[in-house]
Amino acid sequence: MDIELNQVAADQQRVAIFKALAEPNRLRIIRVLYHEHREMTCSEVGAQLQISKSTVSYHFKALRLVGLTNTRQVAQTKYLSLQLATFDRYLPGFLATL
Amino acid sequence: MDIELNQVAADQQRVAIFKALAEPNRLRIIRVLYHEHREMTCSEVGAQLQISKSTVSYHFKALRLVGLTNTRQVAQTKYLSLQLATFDRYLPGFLATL
DNA sequence: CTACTAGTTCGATGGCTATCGAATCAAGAG
DNA sequence: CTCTTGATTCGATAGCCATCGAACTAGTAG
Repeated sequence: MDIELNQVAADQQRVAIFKALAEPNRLRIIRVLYHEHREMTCSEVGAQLQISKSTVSYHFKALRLVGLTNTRQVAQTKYLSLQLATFDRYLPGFLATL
Repeated sequence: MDIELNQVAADQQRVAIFKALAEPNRLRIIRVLYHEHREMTCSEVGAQLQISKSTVSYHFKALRLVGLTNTRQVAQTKYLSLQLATFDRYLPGFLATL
């Protein structure tokens, strides 16, 4: 197991996570999920942030791909929630600053 | 003092910080500054990361503008170091994960 | 079956940004 | 003064990305 290769891989993950959080709407989604600590659907987020549902779907995918959120599907509705393990690993203490 | 306006301002700062960190070369600069906990010059960084000095200067400026680093000038040489207060405020615990 | 609801995907577009070399500047060295 | 060194700025370029509407899928209600 090469330590330097792990370093590179971890860095790629860090960069991906920072990119995901470097967008106002995604950051607002994270805050709502954290503060109201509940799940949200695409429709709810779209209504609250005043952006189209296709854009919301795009942001949901971006957050999920880097492991910051996970999705629970009930019928045709998908509920988004925070993946706390990822925050603990890469950004410990960050959520509490929101 | 309007709480919501503070929220918006803090979010803009957060997004700016995440953008600054969402770039592989800048992240490497941060790690070197942290792990070897010393100051570095543009020339040193350019030699170590194999990028042109104009690009290094560009990254230094990006990091400084969002308050992640500060600069100490000695003659015509500028030394970069971490602004730990900013990390503590917006990303407590992050540096220790590097 | 039809209509509605929740999401995804696609194509296009406008804007941002990382990168470089060249030009410039300031400060010492000789 | 001239040359070198460390750094900034500028202009250009290429690539990425947030946004939207439209088209599509799938599940549910009437």
